[in-house]
Amino acid sequence: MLTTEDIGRIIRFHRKKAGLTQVQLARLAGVGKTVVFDIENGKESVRLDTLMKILAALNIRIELNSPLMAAFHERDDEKS
Amino acid sequence: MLTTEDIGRIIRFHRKKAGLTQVQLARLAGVGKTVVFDIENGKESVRLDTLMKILAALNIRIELNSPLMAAFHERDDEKS
DNA sequence: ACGATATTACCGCTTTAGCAGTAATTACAT
DNA sequence: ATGTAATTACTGCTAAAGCGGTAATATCGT
Repeated sequence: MLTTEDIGRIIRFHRKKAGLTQVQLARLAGVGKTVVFDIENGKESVRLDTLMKILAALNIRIELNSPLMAAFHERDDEKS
Repeated sequence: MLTTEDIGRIIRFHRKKAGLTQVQLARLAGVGKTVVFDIENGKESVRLDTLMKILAALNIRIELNSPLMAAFHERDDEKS
């Protein structure tokens, strides 16, 4: 299971690889510096849109997975 | 890119497959019924922990992916 | 069509996330 | 060791997330 601490570590890793400080990343993502710090430290009660802005700024994509996801995507195919 | 609307659709699909109503899922996940409705309808400003409780209740796992994730996991290996 | 169940909408209320500003602490160069 | 930049910590404030309760729609089986 992916925890918020894992998410924080992943974001910090990507930020450093990108050569950004927390403040720079915050500006880039359009969020406050406080929440960048919070997320990197595994805060659970952050807002989803805030997290997604940061992930997008670092080119990290979210994926959901389960045994039912195949069936879900087949359902998408019907629409096309 | 995975949007919050996608997340909502995925959750609704899993909930129905599990034979649960929104209220039942809410109780199961330990959250309010309102937020289950909100998330299924793509609300962006939900809290991450709330979303994760619902995902856990439905056995859906979150994954983050990027070109740098391989390098990140190699870093984990050093610890073991 | 009817009744039962589920979903959606709206309501106050309480809690708190996010913010900028600032200060303190830590890390990292030279 | 000293100075510079980065991280962490704290604060007061505003906006809003989440909550249960209730009511209005919508959905579905029979």
